[in-house]
Amino acid sequence: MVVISLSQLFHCHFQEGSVTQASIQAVAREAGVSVSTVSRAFAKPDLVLPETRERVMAAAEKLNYRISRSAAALKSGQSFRIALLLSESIVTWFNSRIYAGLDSVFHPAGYDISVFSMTNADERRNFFTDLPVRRNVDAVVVSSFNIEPDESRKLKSMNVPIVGINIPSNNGFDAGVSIDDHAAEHIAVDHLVALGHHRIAYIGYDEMDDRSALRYSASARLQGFMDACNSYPGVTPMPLSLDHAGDPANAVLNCIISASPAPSAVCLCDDELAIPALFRLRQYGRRIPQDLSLIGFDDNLYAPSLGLTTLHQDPYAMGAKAAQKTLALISSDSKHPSAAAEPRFETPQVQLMLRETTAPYVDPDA
Amino acid sequence: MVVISLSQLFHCHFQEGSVTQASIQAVAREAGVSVSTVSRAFAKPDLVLPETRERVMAAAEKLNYRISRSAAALKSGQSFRIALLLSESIVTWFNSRIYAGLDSVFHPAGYDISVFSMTNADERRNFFTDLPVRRNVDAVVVSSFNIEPDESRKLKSMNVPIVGINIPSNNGFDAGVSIDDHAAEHIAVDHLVALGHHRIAYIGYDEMDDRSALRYSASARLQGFMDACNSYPGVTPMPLSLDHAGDPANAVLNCIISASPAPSAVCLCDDELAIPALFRLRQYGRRIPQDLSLIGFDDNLYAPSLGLTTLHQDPYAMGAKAAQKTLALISSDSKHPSAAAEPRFETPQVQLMLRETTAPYVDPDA
DNA sequence: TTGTAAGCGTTATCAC
DNA sequence: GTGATAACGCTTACAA
Repeated sequence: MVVISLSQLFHCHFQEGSVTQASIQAVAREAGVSVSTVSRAFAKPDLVLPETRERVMAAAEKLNYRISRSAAALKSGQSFRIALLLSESIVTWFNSRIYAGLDSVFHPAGYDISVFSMTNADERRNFFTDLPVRRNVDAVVVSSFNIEPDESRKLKSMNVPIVGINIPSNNGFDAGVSIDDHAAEHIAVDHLVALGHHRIAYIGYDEMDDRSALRYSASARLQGFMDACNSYPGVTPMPLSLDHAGDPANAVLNCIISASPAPSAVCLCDDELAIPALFRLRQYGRRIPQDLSLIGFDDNLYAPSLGLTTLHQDPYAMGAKAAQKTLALISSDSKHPSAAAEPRFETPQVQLMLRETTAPYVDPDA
Repeated sequence: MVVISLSQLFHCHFQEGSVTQASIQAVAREAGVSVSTVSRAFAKPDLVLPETRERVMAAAEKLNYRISRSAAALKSGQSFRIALLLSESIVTWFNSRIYAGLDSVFHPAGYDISVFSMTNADERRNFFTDLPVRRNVDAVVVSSFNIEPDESRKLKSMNVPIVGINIPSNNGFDAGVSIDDHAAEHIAVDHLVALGHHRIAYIGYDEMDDRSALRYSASARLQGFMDACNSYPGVTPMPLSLDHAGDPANAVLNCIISASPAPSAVCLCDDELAIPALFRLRQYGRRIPQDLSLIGFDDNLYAPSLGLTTLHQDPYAMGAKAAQKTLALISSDSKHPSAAAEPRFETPQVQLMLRETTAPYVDPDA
């Protein structure tokens, strides 16, 4: 009678590494070194002899070993997790690119991004009351969020770097990357005035319809538009606003048709609004740019091929830059308190992309 | 001389909880219970007396205590991290919605999503060779990825649930949510044929230009189109393809202009292509739908307000559903091997959205 | 229902 | 440059 014990049966399975996940102990044994050496070989490769490192890596490879991020996180006191605060869903043109830009830097550095999107006042209040991220993230990135002073004070209490993207003020932030919405609209108005336009409309969403939206950008753009128009004698700004609900294309059409006197040029708060507007206006016989000039904001996916004149911003680059600043702050936090990547705050340029939706003013009565 | 010790100096700071992060020990002390009770109060609230729980929660609140996710993860053996494999950037219409749908389920459940987007063959090979997620994720979600048999075998070796979204085959997956691209194009063709069209073009990207793209969806759609046309006697399918490079609007325009005989209807592989096409074709005098019918795919953000007739899919819902299946698999894994949410594989319906870019065929010579 | 105590798999502090 | 060992902050048998 042949007796085979369970451990004998399973021995080969364990050897093959397909069932059990090898720990650092096993790798140390396999490589004939101590666990500390294995740890160093992964975390601080230059502290071990190249030859030793090779042996460790070979053993790790053989056993299909990977460092446990949880254990490393626990011991090192970091969580390797970054909180990203959004005031809208991640599916928007802007937010998805911010995420991708952040991830392009954070992911290779071993950090995960935990997204908190607060789309209404309740979610927002709960977040700042509970502060669920406390002690569980190494930094907070706040994007396009019209954060209030006591909210940013609450974040500060977590003692981790707070980095802002397109935020109203640098106050309460350790670093930031924000475009100048106000100045950007000024560029648009300058262009239209240079073309001879003097009745210029601005169309955005009604600011009051949800309090947590990226209200800052919206109001800064409108304000920039107003200030720019008012800096030119004879130019009449016509601020119009839309309900968030309903078909944006129709809303813009109605808005423009019912404006009196009729504007000869329109700045739209973003391309997401400008594109349906361009479409519908042409469909209803308005020639663009001959009868009406149009300027968008963002330079999104469709703007180039539709020939939309618009203000260009690059949220992917902004996200990447913000992530770099964040990592610099995280590492400086522990060692050299002042070695963070300078400058801490940056303002990327917004560029007017001249395409086919603006043209010189022509007097319709002439 | 007054001597004040450091600990005296800092005492009040620690009390206020603003500098040091309280651990579970401190909460236990504050609440007058053991650490296990504190742990249970958070993780398994129904295992402690309501009264005790209250005391614990009050103490935790007072000390600003939050569970350390790293420590909980280490001890429990889970990582509370999900890998999401993408074959394109997360910024696409489809992927950003998949992410948002997954996150809507994973985030509340305490899981983070770690995105791995493989946009070229190198990245893809490295990922499957290294398998950096091994031992560090609780599940893998694969989205719109034309995964190969030996790749899915490698994933299987990790012993965590593998869930697919819009994948070519359920083989190697524990659960999945995929639309039927083939059947969807059949619906589009049925519609056009019913309108009297018989020279119908399909425009997609050249499949060969990057091997890692979501080739499966692309080829399945084309195949569905071909099969559908061929099922109707007298209907001529005209498969055309585009370079990925250059302005899509111009590419589509050229493609259609140079096709001979001229098609009376066109199916486009997605709305991202259909929208610039619609725009440019109208700009160049082609009346749509009178001269040419157009059908897109996706029903994206702009399709409704542009009046684009298109095939509707809902990636957000697919992501949410996939996440639910994933969580079911994770918890069944440890306990009841068969209690996973049934059915494990689902095929959401794709719906034709009839709008304003298709019309009955009119003989141009009549 | 609650407490005691033994780890989970790393990293860090020492020696050597 | 490398090795022994003590944490890190939780969870979970098991005991009470």
